Amino acid sequence: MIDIKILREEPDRVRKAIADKGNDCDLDAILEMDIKRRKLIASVEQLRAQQKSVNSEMAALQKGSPEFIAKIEEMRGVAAEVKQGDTALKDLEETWEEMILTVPNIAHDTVPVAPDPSGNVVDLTWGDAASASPHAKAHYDADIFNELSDFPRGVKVTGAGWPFFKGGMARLIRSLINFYLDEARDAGYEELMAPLVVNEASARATGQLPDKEGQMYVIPQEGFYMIPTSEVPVTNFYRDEILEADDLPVFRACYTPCFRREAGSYGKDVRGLNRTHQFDKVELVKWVHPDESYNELESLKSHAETLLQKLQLPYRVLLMCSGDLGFTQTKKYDLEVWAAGQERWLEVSSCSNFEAFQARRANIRYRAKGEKPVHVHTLNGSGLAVPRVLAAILENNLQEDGRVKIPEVLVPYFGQEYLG
RNA sequence: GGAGAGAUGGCUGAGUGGUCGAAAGCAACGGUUUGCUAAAUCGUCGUACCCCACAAGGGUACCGCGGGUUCGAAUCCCGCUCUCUCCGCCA
Repeated sequence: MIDIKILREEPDRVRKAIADKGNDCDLDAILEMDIKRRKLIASVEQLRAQQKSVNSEMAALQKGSPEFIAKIEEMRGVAAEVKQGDTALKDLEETWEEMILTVPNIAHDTVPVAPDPSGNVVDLTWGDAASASPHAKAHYDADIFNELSDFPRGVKVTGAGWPFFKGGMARLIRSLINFYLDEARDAGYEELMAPLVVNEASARATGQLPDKEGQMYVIPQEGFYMIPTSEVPVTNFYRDEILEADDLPVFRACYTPCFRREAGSYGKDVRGLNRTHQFDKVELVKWVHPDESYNELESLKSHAETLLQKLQLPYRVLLMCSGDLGFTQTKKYDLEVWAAGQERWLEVSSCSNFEAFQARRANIRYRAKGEKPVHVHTLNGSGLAVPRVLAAILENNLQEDGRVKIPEVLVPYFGQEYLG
C-alpha cells in the first residue's frame, strides 16, 4: 500500500511512477475520493461529538423526568443521522481502500526506466558459460534425468507438473536445501519452519490477494491458500506487530515447498524442471530500518550470488527496469543461472526491496525509545530455488559417460562425487 | 468431532446499560530524596484516524472479530474466530 501522504503531497511523483511501471490506476479519482472521504468523516464525527455530549448530560438527569424524555426525542434524529452517515462512510471507505490498493509502489531512482523486459540491465555476469561440460544436454533429454525422475507417474497420481524424484535425484534435492540453509545460517539468517497454507488475511497482507488468487491453490473448506512462496508466511510472522528498534534488522531463512498453479504456461518453459506446480525453495526475508534497506538489498543479492559461486555455476545479475518491476517493489535484482544444455538463462532468485509498501499493508512497525511507531522496510529474495539450480547442475556438469559431477561444496551433503 | 469455561491497555486484573479510554497493581520512562544499592515519593505512561500547518490545540473510533437492540453498549442479543479444561480420535 502506498503512503497516503505521498499521494496527497506529491501526486506528480506518483503519477510518473505509475506511468514508469506501465500501470494504469486512476490517481485523480483516488484523490477525489480521499477528499470526499475526509469530509464525510468530519461530518459524522461532529454528529457523534454532539451525541456524546448530550449523552453525558442525560447521565446526570433523573431517568424518566420530562427533561430526560425531551432529550431522548431530541437525540432520536441525531442517532438516525449517525447511523446513516456510518453506513455511507463504511461503503466509501471500502471503495477507497480498494482504490488505494491499485496504486503501485514507486520505483527507486537507481532503477532504469523502460516499458518492458528489454530494458533490464545486466549488472554483472559471473563465470564462463563455455566452462560447462562439452557434453552438456538439456536436462530433460539426459538419460540420467529420465531415470531418476518420474513425470508420468506424477501425472497419474496428481497431474501434469507434479513429478516424482527418485534415489540420487531426491537426495541431491535434499542436499541443495541443506546447503542453502547452512549458508543462510552462516550469513546471519535464523531458520524458520513455516505453515504451508495461510489464511486470507496473510495472503492479503503480502499482496497475493486481491488479484493474484489465480496463482494459488485454494482450500475452500477452510478459506486457506497454499503458499506460492514462503515469503507469505514468513513476512506475516510479524503482521500487526511493533518491533523494538534495537531488534532490527531481523533476518530469517525458510525452506518450504512452493505451490503455483501457473495457469496458461506452456512449451519449453514448462519442460522438465523449468516450471512445476510444486518446487522447493529457501526464501530469505529481512525486516530492516528504513535507512538501511538499500544496503540490505545489496547484501541480500550478494549472499544469493555466493551460493551460485560456491556451486560453480555461471550466472548473471539483472537489474530490473521499471516496466518489469513488480507492483510492490521499488528495486529488484534477478539472478539467472546458465543452463548449458538448453543454452538459456534460468531465473533462480529474485531479490527485492519493498520499502514500507508491504509493511504498511501488513502493519509491521518498529519503535525507537520514546518515539512513535514507524513502518519497517521489508526485503526478500530466494536463496535459492532448487529445481532450476538442479537443472543447471545436471546440464553443465553432465559427463561423457552420462553421470553428473556433483559440485564440490555439495559432496559432503550428497556423500558421493557423481550422480549416476 | 462432543461438552464446558473464557477473551479488557506492555503484563496482572476490576468493571453487567449512562461523566468508562476504562479502577488498582506491576513493568517502563522522567524528576525529587537518600553516600552507593535498595526503598520512598511526584509525574508521565496505548493505537489509528479526522480538523488544524504532519506544531500547539481540539475531535472521533477502538475492551477478540462482525452484526443487532438503544437517545446511549466493555456491559444486553445474534453470528464467527481463538484460547483453556474434560472426553473421543490420531502421526
